Amino acid sequence: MPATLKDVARRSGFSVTTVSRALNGHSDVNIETRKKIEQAARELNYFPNRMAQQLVTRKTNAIGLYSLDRETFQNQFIALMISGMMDEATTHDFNLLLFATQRLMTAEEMVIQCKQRGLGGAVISGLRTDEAFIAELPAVEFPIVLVDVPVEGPRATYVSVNNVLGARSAVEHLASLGHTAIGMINGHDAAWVSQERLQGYKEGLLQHGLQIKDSYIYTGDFSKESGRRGAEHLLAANPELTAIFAASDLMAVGALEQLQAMGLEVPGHISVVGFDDQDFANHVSPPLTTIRQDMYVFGRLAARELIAMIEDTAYTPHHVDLPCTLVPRGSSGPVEKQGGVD
Amino acid sequence: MPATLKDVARRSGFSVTTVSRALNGHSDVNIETRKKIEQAARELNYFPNRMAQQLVTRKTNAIGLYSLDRETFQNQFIALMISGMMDEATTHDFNLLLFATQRLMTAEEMVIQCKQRGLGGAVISGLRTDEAFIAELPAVEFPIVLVDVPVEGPRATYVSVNNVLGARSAVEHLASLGHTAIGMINGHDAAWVSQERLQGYKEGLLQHGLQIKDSYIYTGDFSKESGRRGAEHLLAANPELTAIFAASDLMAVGALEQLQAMGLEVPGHISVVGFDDQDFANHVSPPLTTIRQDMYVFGRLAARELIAMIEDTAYTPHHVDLPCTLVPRGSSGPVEKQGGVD
DNA sequence: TCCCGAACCCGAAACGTTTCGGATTGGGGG
DNA sequence: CCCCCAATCCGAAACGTTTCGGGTTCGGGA
Repeated sequence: MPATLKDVARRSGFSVTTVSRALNGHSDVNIETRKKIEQAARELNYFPNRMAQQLVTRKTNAIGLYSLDRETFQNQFIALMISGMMDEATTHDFNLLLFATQRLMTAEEMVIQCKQRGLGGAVISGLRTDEAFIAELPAVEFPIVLVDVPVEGPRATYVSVNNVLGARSAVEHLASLGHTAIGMINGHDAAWVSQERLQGYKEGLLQHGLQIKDSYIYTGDFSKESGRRGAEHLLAANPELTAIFAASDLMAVGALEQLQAMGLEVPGHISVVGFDDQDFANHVSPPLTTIRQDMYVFGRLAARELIAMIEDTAYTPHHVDLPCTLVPRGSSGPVEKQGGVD
Repeated sequence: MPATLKDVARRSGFSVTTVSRALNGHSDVNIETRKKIEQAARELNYFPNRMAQQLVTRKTNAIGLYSLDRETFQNQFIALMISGMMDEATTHDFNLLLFATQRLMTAEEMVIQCKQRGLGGAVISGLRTDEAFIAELPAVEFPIVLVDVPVEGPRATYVSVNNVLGARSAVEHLASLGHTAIGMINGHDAAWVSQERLQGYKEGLLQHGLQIKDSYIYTGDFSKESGRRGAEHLLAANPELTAIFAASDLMAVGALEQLQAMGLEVPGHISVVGFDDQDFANHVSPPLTTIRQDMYVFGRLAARELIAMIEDTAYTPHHVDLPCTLVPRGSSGPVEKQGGVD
């Protein structure tokens, strides 16, 4: 139905070859000829057929996003990241395809599937650090960008915010408010970010001359419920705590609710800091002090690295630590003497 | 690099034609032959090249999602919808492409772009009812599904929840709790859902013999800030109000905050009901009573209709009203005598 | 013995591009 | 007048499939 090169050739009176060369801006075509051809193309509403193009030039102009974890897919997070990826893809005239898989098979199988679908590379999100799959990745000859999993190879890299720094600045924030007994509710171990945030927490404490106590650390699973349990547990074991840093906003909100249910005032009796800055962080009461990661630029960066690898086979991928910043809101405040709060 | 049909032919000793027919399950190939060919294909790790396939069979196996409004893209909403679309696409072996555009040009132009990219149809979200674009849509010969914009044609339909019913059940809920002075904070007029929800609100009132007062209706723009202003405005003009129905959770939360800032207790003095059931609805305090729309099945349905249109040229698209259900939570309660609340 | 159909297989064309390797002009220098 | 080069243009092959229109073989009925 749509017009083809042949149609344009017929209408303009030149050969298919010349039309192709004219429309692609090659030099060996007369300026007059080019104009006529462009005119004809416009009249016929001609657009090149991408399938045919890709078939002959073995270049692909599409990237894919594999989302393995449907839980995290449902938060606003991934939407922002997709948003960034879309914009970056658009500026490079790339398409963005989305895939949902529960598990990734072998790396080779995945690469074949990608190639078959015409992808030049893929971003993978939601991978757990305990997947065997990860080990195969660095060797793979197919451009891959991971989200929050540290893998690097000639055709593979990853994007992440600097979780260590982020967690550290959360602790610093609390310490600078006078807190000395700061607990942490962490995410599950299978997430790389958990390890990083824990490390940041520890570094923050050390930096302020505070001691690291195992009993101050509770391992949850990023869920609200685990945040609730974490707060309960931490306070039962350490009634002296005046601050809690949670490795996700969802856990922080769980903690918030639990603390308030226990009759504690936030931030009067105890301060809470989250991580992520999801939209609800600003809607809870008190609004959550948290570490903000900009998922939009995150997505843009992931797509940018991927496309660079695809377009330039010699490109050496590059890991960039995105900054994340503290957003002070109502849930954190200076230490006060017990009970003395309005 | 990947194996082609020719490779499989060479290895198995049959012709390209036979290999193709064998792999595609045609009947006129010997069972032994088929087995050998399948074996060879497996050994070579053969996967058909989608580009070539699509080039010759003019069938496409991809659908697209155009997102026009980046604001709404950023909520958890669209992520759930995409999630549903992905699953539906996957079960039909379709790809899902994402596009971001600020504005859609003419319908014809859009169709050409879609075809050029190999799409068989598109879902369009974030369209405003005042776009001229909409008028062209029913006539278009390309499968299209709209989100929350009522357009129907031989190759076009739309998905939506039953906003009238949803709004009505919100009002019924409040009325059954004894409320008789119920205000509404609506979204902006350019959204079709605003009109529908307003109508549902009115129907709900009438059904319970309550009067419709213009001063009880405030038109916002779906933002939290407009919810805040709406609450302030409504109560200033109508101090007798004991309940507010907001046409989005975000506005409901804005209203909630404003009411609390004004010293009113929710639900003690005044009840609030939202619409959407975004994730933060459950995290605010009190948790928001709201009308839940299941965006996952929403997405699935959109994709299902679209794919049906693509695969069966004779298929007459179908608009289905998805149900939406009231989720009673803490922000709504029975009317009480003024001031008598703990 | 001959013919016919079933079962199985294959060659070649087609889809819409890009690109390699020329072919055709016209003009200038020797 | 001949040669060569620059400027333009074009034919045909190739990319990896599917499918149309056959072709061959074999067995059985007439």
